Amino acid sequence: MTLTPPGRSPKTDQVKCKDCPLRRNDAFRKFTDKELEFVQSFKSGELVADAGTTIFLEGNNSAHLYTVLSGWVFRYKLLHDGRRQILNFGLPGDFFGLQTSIFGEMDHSVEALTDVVLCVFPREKVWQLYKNYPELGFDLTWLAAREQYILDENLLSVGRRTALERVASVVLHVFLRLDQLGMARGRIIDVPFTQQQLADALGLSHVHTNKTIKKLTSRTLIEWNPPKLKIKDLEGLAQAAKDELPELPLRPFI
Amino acid sequence: MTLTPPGRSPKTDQVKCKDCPLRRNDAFRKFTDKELEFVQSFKSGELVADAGTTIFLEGNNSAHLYTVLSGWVFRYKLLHDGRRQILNFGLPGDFFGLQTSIFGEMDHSVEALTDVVLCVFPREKVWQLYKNYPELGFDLTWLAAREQYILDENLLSVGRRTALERVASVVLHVFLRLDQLGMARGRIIDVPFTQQQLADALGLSHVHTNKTIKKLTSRTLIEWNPPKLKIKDLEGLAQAAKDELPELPLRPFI
DNA sequence: CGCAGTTTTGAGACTGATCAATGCCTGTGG
DNA sequence: CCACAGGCATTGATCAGTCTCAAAACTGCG
Repeated sequence: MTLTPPGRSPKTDQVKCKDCPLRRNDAFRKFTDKELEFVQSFKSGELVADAGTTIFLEGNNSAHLYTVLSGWVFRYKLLHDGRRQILNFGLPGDFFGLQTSIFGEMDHSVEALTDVVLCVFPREKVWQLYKNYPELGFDLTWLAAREQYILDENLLSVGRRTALERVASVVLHVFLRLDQLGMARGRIIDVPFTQQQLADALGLSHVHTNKTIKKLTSRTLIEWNPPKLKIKDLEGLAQAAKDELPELPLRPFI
Repeated sequence: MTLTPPGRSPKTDQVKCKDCPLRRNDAFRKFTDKELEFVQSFKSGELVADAGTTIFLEGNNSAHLYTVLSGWVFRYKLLHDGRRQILNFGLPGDFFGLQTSIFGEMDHSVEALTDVVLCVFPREKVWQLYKNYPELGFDLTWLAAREQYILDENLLSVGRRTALERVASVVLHVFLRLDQLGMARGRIIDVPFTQQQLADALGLSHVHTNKTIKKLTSRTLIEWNPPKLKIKDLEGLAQAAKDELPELPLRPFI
């Protein structure tokens, strides 16, 4: 984990919020200049981390909040004997780390799934945000509600869907999220996770996950040649997932 | 579902926020008079509902936010063929309905588990709350983060715990939440849900849930004579759940 | 007393887990 | 340029936890 990787001088190379490439994405709501200025002052730096790096661990009290600028992270929880449940994946524009600033201690861990760049916000300033920029405070709640929506969906999957439905469901949702970010090339996306990691997100064993992927492939719903994943039949996939195609709303990001 | 049940005149009998019995509970943070005054003006009324009543349904846009004053509710999602996953239980002081005010449409349903009284807040006023009472805006985010914490825990259970661990885990957490509210009499609590409902929260069949409860009973960890549940060995229960006994933090409520 | 909704029990079926190999790809060093 | 190591993916065989089906026993209530 390095703050300034070789070939990247500290500070100078950091993305200015007003120039943030994510802002250009239609998926995000437009900010006023004043808001942008504040977010810029809120941002204390960037964290550049290699794939596999632990961003923070359950039980620790990370003093920061993070927005994913590029790359993927994932949130997870462990049982003492090593069983792992991946709670959600974090993509560009996603926000995490709220619980520390609220409970003083993390109740889950976060790891970089790919090489990532994260915007870092110090938690001491969160209060200023609420006080001086109620719109942004509202956005924070918005993001928390969105995370809740995703967790609700995951809980439904893991609790009540069969293996086939589950795999179809995540693949579908991951595709839709990437598509909204403009990170899909037509029906093709890059999925950086291993089957083991997918299994941990689904509450399945990696062996059975593999066999289930094969089944989806043989039904010509998807084609998966790591890391490329092609959706061959979006509607069929949704049906296999026992899911509808949801509308993704315009969202804020900090 | 009635707004004013027989024997209770409209308005006059409603609980004044400053006299709210929940406020007396040490589990909640103290509010200033000004905050109390705002919350009072925010509150548009009370909803009294019988057990089994649907408070709102997925897909609808309920225009309101709710705080549970007394009784239990539960949030759930359905698959088209009727499979149901209960996402969380709502106890006195718990808050729900945020997603509508944020996404304009509910992505889950809520039902009264027991007879309940709910405080109703109109969503048009949420913005005022953020603008004029940033502390309360922060509290709203706090509550969202707390819900997320519970969902994370549930997802870990449903995804990675065995049936025995799962049952032990919810029983434990429900006990702790009730205890914090002062609703436990020593190690005895009233649990209003049926085994079917518990099963739907755990992602298990009701038959297997029943057999698992028996197993916990035979290990003298609990004693369950609906609706009374006695925790006979709190530490042993936590061990069976592969869980630690968490500290529940002081919390706000709206 | 009888009904309706729960809880409880038993038996058999099946989904998904575990165990164990084998194959495959990529990067590394000789 | 080839050999090898370390991750991953893949496959087959067996096992076990949980589900489904079905029926009986309870409980609270009208």
